Amino acid sequence: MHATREALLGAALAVFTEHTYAGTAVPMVAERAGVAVGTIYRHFPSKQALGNAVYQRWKGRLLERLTEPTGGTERIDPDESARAAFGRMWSVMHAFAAEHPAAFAFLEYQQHAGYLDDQSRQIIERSTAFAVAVVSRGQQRGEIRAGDPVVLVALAYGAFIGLSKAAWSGAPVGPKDFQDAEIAVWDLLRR
Amino acid sequence: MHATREALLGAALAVFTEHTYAGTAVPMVAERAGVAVGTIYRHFPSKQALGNAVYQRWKGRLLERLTEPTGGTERIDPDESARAAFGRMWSVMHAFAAEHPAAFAFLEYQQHAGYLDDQSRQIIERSTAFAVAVVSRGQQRGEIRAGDPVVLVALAYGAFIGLSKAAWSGAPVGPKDFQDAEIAVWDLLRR
Amino acid sequence: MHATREALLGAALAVFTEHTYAGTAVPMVAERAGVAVGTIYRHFPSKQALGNAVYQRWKGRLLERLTEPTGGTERIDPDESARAAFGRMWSVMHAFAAEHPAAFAFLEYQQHAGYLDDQSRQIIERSTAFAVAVVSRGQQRGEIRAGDPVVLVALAYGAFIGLSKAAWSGAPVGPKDFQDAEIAVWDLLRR
Amino acid sequence: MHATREALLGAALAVFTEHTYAGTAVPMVAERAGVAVGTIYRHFPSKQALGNAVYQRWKGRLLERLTEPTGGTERIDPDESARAAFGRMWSVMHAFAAEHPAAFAFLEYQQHAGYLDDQSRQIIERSTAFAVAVVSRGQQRGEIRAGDPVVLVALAYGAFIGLSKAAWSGAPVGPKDFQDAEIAVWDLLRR
DNA sequence: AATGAATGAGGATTCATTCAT
DNA sequence: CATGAATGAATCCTCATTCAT
Repeated sequence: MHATREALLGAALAVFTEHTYAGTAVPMVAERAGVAVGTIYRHFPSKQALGNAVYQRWKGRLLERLTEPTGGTERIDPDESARAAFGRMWSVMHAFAAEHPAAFAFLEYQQHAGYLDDQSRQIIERSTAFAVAVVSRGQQRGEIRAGDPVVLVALAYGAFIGLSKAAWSGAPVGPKDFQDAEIAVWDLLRR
Repeated sequence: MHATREALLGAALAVFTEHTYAGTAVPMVAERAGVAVGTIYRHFPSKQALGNAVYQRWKGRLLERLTEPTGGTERIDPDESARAAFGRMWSVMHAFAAEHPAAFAFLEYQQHAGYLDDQSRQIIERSTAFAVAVVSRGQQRGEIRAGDPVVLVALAYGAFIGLSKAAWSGAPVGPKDFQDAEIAVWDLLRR
Repeated sequence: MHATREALLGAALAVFTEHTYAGTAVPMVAERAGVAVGTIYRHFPSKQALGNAVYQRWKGRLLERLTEPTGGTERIDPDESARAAFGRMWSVMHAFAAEHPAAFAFLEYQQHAGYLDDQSRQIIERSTAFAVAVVSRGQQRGEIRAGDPVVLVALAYGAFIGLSKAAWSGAPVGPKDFQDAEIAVWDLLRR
Repeated sequence: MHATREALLGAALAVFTEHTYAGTAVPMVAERAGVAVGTIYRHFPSKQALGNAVYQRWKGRLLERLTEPTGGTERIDPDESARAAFGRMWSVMHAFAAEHPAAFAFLEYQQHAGYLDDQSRQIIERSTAFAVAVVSRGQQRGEIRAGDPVVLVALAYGAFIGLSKAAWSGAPVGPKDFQDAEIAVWDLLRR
């Protein structure tokens, strides 16, 4: 239902990814979605709201998938080893980035500070918090090296973004490379 | 005057970093630089030219510093171990990001595809090529793990960006963290 | 709406006539038409396009009326005497200039070289070609004096413009004067 | 003397002729003259003043040459036949337009209403008045046809402008054509 | 006198948003 | 719900003019 809304969110993601939020004009979204400009404003009160809707949809989905196996409550499975947790998260990230490359590009290769609202920022915080919790737990288990978990998350997540961006930019990066990378990044994390 | 051009480049960096290239209006740059709008156009033919000037200045300086010890010819010292080369590059990156945080943020946390010209793109290519060459050589020396060097560079550079971005976003990341991170990232790279 | 387009073409003619194409700012047209500036750009892609639309509309209408009696195909009635053809054309010109003085002033008292497009130039060529053909035929019939028909057309059309311009400038020139002038200009043309 | 002033008047004529007064930017004049923009303002207080200086120079010179033989007082030689007077004026016009085609184009193919000052307008009036006086006298002598002399002047001067414009636009119009035209235009004027 | 950098109002054009249909 | 014409503020850029050198 709300096929128009869906079309709009899809079109917006596409043009935001290509031109940046600030760099896209509302008529560009309308044209891409095949609707009139005015129609956008029946579904979203403003360009900013549309931007946040797109951001929340995808950042939220990514978070969901990352936290899914533990029931979506964003709690960590206490029995899972850090190695397994990392492997699972890496797979989820890879699957997400492979299935929705534009969405991942939009989320992670751009700067959103200028227009995100509280709700969007909350999802970011929850995402970081989850990753930090996983790393902390891994440290408690003695599987992950010592140090500020925020730093380790930043490094590991940054490494994943770096690889995805290279793939997105046209570098010949295949699934095998992502597997190898997983091992390398685990070496970055592990004790 | 030359001083005006400097002031403009400085102001443009500040405003572009904060608001994105597409998100900054030319008058914002003028105001920040303390000059009239028209003055900008005596020094740069267009907003796009100004954007490229800023980009080239900083990406170029970073490249220079990365390649400096070998004489600025962007050639690799054949006697240097991969470990040492990596350590030196990490230090340069860290020093650069610490001395010019806004410049690094502008360069690496944003998407520039929409307005960069050939010259700017060339600097990007040379930067990547240099890093790839360093990694390749490390692999030949048996110091760095096997795999596509492009992938390893993407991971390692991505990790550095991730950490810097965390620091820039306000996370309490100190010099010690960068040192620890250097070791962790070397573990990502090393055989 | 279509009415807005008409209002714009009317306002543009008025302002262009008074201030010259280059001398009129787009907001002047908007104000004269009673619409917002942005509205102009929903109907014409640029000031230049608006200028050409105005030019083509009026130069085209004049050409139409000049060539009308022979069916709009811009062909010359082979049975009409040159004297009659000239008289008819003079009347048409006079009627046109009397009914649309601003349009004639815009068309003929100004220089348009800087902004006219191919289509506009084509109408000019067709107008000249038609007049030249009429004169040539008159020469073949032995009614019009020898000499380059282009020259004769330039002289006769120039004379008409001169008279109209005088009238437009406020000189007390009435219909009787145009009738007398017709006879005088025929004396310029006739054998 | 005042070589710069001369260069400026020459450059201004050239660009005004090509682009129209309203269509030329002051820097274009400076560049054409090979001086800095600021220099213009040491010689002319404003663009408008420059425009009027150019206009007055050339319209004034044309008037001078037209009235010259009678001593520059713009009085008519009472002994000269109208035919001779017309022939002389036609020659002067032709010589002027041939020697200074750009000047004639600037003066007569454009609309100047928007920026001319009183002094410029005065020269126009004197030019018209002189031509009207010549025609009036020709009518008194019974050499020129009856009718408002203003109308006859408008027709004859218009015819000359028409022919010059054709030549200026690239039509192959030679001195012979101007001679033939003189005869034709005299047929327009003569009783 | 000459320069040309600087100015900021004004020019053409685009944009986010509204609203009558 | 959808439309797309209309709006006018805001955008990028240019212009006539000034002034320190």
